[in-house]
Amino acid sequence: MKDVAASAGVSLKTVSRVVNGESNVNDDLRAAVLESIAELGFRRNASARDLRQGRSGTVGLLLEDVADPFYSILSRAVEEVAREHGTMVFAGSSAEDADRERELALAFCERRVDGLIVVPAGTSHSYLLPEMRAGIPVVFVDRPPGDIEADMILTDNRGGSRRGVEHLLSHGHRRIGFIGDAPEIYTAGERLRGYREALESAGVPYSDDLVTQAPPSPASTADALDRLLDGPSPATALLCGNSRTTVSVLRELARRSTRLALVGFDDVELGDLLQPGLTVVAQDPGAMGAAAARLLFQRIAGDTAGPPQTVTIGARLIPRGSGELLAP
Amino acid sequence: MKDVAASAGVSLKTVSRVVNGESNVNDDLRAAVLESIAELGFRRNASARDLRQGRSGTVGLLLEDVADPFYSILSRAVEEVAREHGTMVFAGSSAEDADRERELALAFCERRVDGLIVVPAGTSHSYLLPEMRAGIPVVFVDRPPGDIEADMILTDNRGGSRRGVEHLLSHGHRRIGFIGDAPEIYTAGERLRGYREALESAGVPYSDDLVTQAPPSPASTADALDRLLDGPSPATALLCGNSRTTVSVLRELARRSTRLALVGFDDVELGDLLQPGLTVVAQDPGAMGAAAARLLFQRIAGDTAGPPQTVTIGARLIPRGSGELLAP
DNA sequence: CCGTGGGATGACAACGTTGTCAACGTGGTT
DNA sequence: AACCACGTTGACAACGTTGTCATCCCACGG
Repeated sequence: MKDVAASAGVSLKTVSRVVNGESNVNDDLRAAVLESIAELGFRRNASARDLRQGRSGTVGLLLEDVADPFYSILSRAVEEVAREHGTMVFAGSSAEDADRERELALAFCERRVDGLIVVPAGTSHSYLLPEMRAGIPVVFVDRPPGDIEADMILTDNRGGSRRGVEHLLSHGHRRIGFIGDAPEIYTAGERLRGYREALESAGVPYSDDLVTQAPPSPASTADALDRLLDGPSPATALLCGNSRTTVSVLRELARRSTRLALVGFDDVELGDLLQPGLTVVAQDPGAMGAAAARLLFQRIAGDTAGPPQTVTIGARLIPRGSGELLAP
Repeated sequence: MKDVAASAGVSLKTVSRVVNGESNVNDDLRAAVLESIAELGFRRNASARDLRQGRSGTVGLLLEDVADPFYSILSRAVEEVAREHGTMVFAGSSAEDADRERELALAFCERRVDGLIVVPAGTSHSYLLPEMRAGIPVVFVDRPPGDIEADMILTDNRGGSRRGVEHLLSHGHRRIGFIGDAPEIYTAGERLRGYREALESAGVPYSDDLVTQAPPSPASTADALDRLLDGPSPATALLCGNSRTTVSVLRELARRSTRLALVGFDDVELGDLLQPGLTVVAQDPGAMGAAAARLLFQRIAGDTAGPPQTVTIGARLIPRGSGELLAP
């Protein structure tokens, strides 16, 4: 910038004004400055600007895994909203590891992000309190934070799960299994709760025998299916608590050439092309990302008065065939 | 940092040394400084550090769409390599729009990223020349840049396509269709070339009637299928030039309840669960991202002597059923 | 005893930008 | 003619950090 000023024969400050599009600059000078800028290939240094202004035009996005379709769609939605605000996005994958989450979050803070969107991996987030007090707004998505109060964007997991089970009940099923993630995970708990509620409302007794709670893996899913199907009175329908489990179940069912009424939680690409089509309770990751980003920018803009907000986004049942198989 | 220094009764510089883990600091002082840091909740300001050091510990990643599985896997691979180098990743989606690509790339440069990984959307990239001369290394992925020479990581599109067609030929097919993306797109051209080569090598005449080149959309794909299947001597097999087309074709075939030997370019989640399983020529986006990031960090580390490199990554044929249907 | 070397510590400048404020010139008003 | 208002321009400091260099102290060897 110094060089541009010298080349255009004006002061540093005038170049700064031109670069920032301020209006009160003589047209001739502006033209001269712009010419020098083009000639020298000048580009403003954002570090210096950030340092001076105290904000960075940057937000941090902390996910479990950028490569997971659910999060990558969420991520894109955040990016779009950020773009509207002239802001860039740092994205990082916590890989479901609390230490890594913390490390990334603090690295983002060190970069003085204007705000943080976090899909919590760990169970404690009080480490963010100093940063929040220092003025970095944080919005949590998908799961509530561990031990602090903050803005959240959640899916209506309980309602969605309940709707899925009601759907199966309405097709005559009474022995409905549930295979969900480990009970520590918030969404897994909520989905199980929805499952129980639906059964209770229908007067169908709940049975532990029909429920598995474990981190999803092909092996554990196969075991769970064994338990569900190989007993004296096997399950006739199944609600899968997440998409990884759904996929494992589909593979396992294909291997056994067994049919089972099936509703998956989370949509899956090509679900409509399977035979039968896969009925799912679909979350809306795009809506979640957009809502999180909107709330975050609202906070960044200074709307920090109110108490923490919780926004709940509905989950939609999409019937495609597998959930409509009738009970024998 | 000033506050920490005051609180610990040492100079600014000593705090800086402690924060940066330099060894030549008295243990007592170090302890005092660390205590003050914890007490005050101090966090180093990366903007100031970047400004002073002239590097940012940041790279920019410019993709077509973060939400696309191909790119999101690539993105995650880049993130992992960057992490090994203590570097954060800015990711941006160009949405296949050259202006937006340019805008994002220059915004990254303004942030003084240490390097740039670009999946080219536009056809001209000379706008990056000043930045590259200014010392920002750039690696292109998936497609070559428009009008400059630079490092590239490419898939062996031609070879992969060729292998796919050879696979269909070996199952007795002679009327093999090809539906690919618009010919301006580099990968589309290469894949068509591979298709032609395979036919030529087998002595099967090439016919324009069997080839469609257009941006993928359900409508254009349906049209293309009409042309392929409704003539006097219909195609018995098909190579799809990209996954969006593959999915459209699958939907269309399901609607018509037609069977056709099918090989798709690019893997598709759940391809193994379809009936028949979907045979594909799979790229390896993870390997591409990792290779791009490795090359980039090599350049960042100063290995800037040699000429631009091109790394080609193989594409693997994965038979799952749809490509093994025999010709009638 | 002095001199020398080396490790610890701090003072200071510099990175590139922008906010503040003062200076300047112009044109209009009293 | 004197004055004021206002728009344009520039000098300068400051943002928070780190590299450079000087200083200080201690231990050790001559």
